[in-house]
Amino acid sequence: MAGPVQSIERAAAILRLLAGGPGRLGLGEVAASLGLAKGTTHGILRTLQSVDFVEQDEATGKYQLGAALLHLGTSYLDVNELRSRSINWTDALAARSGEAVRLGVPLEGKVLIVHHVFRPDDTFQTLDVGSLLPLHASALGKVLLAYGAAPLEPLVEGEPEAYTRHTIVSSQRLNRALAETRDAGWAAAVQEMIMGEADIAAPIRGQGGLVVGAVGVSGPVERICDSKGHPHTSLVGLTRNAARAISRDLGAARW
Amino acid sequence: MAGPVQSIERAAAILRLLAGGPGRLGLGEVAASLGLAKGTTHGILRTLQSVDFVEQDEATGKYQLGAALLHLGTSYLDVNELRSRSINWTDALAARSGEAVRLGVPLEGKVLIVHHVFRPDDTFQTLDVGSLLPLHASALGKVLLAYGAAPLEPLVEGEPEAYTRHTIVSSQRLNRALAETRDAGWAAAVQEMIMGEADIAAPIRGQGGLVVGAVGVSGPVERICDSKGHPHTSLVGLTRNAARAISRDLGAARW
DNA sequence: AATAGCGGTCGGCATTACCGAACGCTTTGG
DNA sequence: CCAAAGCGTTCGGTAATGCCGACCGCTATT
Repeated sequence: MAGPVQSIERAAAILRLLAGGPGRLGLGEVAASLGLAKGTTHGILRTLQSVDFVEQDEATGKYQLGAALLHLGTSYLDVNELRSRSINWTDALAARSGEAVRLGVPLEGKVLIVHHVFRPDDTFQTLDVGSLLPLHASALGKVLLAYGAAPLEPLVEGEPEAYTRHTIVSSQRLNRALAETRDAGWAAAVQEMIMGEADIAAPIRGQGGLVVGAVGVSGPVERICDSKGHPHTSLVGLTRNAARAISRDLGAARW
Repeated sequence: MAGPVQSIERAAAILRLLAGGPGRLGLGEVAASLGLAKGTTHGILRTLQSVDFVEQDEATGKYQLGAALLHLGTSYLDVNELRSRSINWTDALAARSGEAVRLGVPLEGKVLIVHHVFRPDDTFQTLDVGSLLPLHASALGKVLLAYGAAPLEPLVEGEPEAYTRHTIVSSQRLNRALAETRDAGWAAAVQEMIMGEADIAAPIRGQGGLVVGAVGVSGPVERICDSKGHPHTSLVGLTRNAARAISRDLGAARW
């Protein structure tokens, strides 16, 4: 097994860094963050600039992500089989549940939203496609963790971030929640990431039965949960049915 | 001027190839398309896979774009100053004109849509953000060409593609259209890309007065144009005003 | 059952990209 | 107003780096 190409790894690290940071970064900051020499970093950035993966602000000389990435990102959506197969089912789930539907896959210790159907009523909503959710504070993430689609280790080693007072931060409680998820076949997160918001999710399996993603509904806690703070069983049923339908479409015969 | 990093250039070429093709590509096809040895191509692909820029289909071994690109693409939108400064103006333009509004920047001999406001009525529309339009068959593209924001040479050398019978394919007629655009300060494309569709666009200038993008309205030809096939002057006025407002926001003092 | 085509691997060579110091330039502080 | 620190950028030497092409095992064809 030959080694990976370092310059590409470094280029990818730079792009991730630019995506993670708030906005533009200077050459020095990039070099320092990755522990590289300024000259090396400059060469990589110049190359990335020549292929439109990064842009440089004329005035300040700082670097930011480039336009070519936007086209690559939407091209990814076009070829993503999980997304294309699920569109019919997610539309139906949104219509029947009356809630927003989101589809997530694991990426770099987070949940990447690859599809988002707005809640049928016409309230203002922002498109979540392309955003990253935390694994431990979302129903989508818990499902991916529970079924091994996303690695658990990084979370139990470093203390996970507490977004609200309901966020699960102890690895003991997290493990219990994941066991319950495996037991029940679905997960919920009630005000664990944003106060007032809740979501329910169920696993999607591909060929061979491996969990490759998760689908779920999300919305204000008073719509998702009953008076005791438990998710409505009807929403849970609709979500699980949608997840099973998508799995079947993907070729997961029984499950 | 030191040379750019070849492995990164090649990696970018592979990603562009995967984005351009219909879907998955095999290792051999990629290697042949780029004129590289299979071993070299495999090394790059393996590296891109390790950073989630490409994924490999377990069953067939073919490669496709990876999930990380989606997040990078949306992160680009978040930091794009042209887009963020124009949002208020494009919303207003859509509301006043009653038509869909799109914002484009040049990318690789095409127009990349970086923002899209749906037509206010609730007809079904697909989000164009991230798509590429041809320079010579869209109003957005003609504006970018006319003001030097996109290079003209590749188009006049190779015969441009004819999408409909109204598409401008002769470089003579294209040059005349661009001269008229510069003269008038706006451009239109009526059924030049898709029969029944038309759009109007005007240039957006950044600091220093250079054209950095274009904004325009688009829709069915019977809504955009009058009975003689000319764009409604009211829509032209609204579009040019919006473009001027965005330019001012970007720091283009007078123009 | 034979074979052509696929993705993947491995070793040797030389090209490759890395590093660190030096250069203008702008911006900050005195 | 000048000094000086910080920025992005350039440049040459070096050895480590990734490239190449032949080889392997497998699948799917004929």
